[in-house]
Amino acid sequence: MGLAKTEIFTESQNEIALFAKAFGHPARVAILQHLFKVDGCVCGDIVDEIGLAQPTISQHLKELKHLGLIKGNVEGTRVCYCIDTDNWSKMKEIMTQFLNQDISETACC
Amino acid sequence: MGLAKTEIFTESQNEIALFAKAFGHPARVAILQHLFKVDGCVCGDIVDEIGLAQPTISQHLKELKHLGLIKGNVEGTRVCYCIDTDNWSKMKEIMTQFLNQDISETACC
DNA sequence: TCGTTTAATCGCAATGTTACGATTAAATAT
DNA sequence: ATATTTAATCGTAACATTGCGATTAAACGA
Repeated sequence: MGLAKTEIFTESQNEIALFAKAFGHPARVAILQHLFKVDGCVCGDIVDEIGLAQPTISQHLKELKHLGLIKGNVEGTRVCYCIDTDNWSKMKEIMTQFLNQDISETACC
Repeated sequence: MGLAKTEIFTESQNEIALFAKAFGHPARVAILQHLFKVDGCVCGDIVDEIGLAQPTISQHLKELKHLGLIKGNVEGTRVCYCIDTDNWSKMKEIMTQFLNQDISETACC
């Protein structure tokens, strides 16, 4: 049918999937890396930085904002975006825990 | 147009996005968690473990295998799956580095 | 050999994602 | 007030993902 059956999975599994989805597009990866690199807030020049049209970038920013990974402040005619460090930390904790699962011995049969 | 413009992003950005995509569905998260939990190889009972139809699980396994995160060994009429620990470690390194970007001070404007 | 078991593949319907031109909205500048 | 700048939203086309019934393929057992 095309829609993920989220109801049969745990809260945690769905949360991991949602965060992962946010990183599942190179444009969003690039936007986040840019926000980190600038080390503060970026006012307006994100469209020039990434090579996509303005509405496209706006859509990606909306998704990241909706997930709480970035914040946007209106500054005159521009909007300044930055990483939401609190939420980023929480997300990092969840994802790191998932990635750090480990195996004692993995001799596949 | 509906297809990601991978050509305008770096190799690294695309790689992060590809791995993240793999975790972008709760079924694949659940499959991986199960393989870790069992701590070895799982022969056949993945479909019973997750609540999805056999062709659907097979498709998810195919994606994970294609990315190199799991291995599958034919064992009679069954197929045994397990985590590919070498590739998992490499992926973990890449994803951890992305998640661990940090900011000195993040007073948003 | 023939049925049984198990997983992969095919085909398709429903839904989601990506991208962007056109437009709108909001703040500023003249 | 009007023009300008900048970002959000709308609408839509192209493509991708998800899910599963039906079928096929491969190995095993009787």
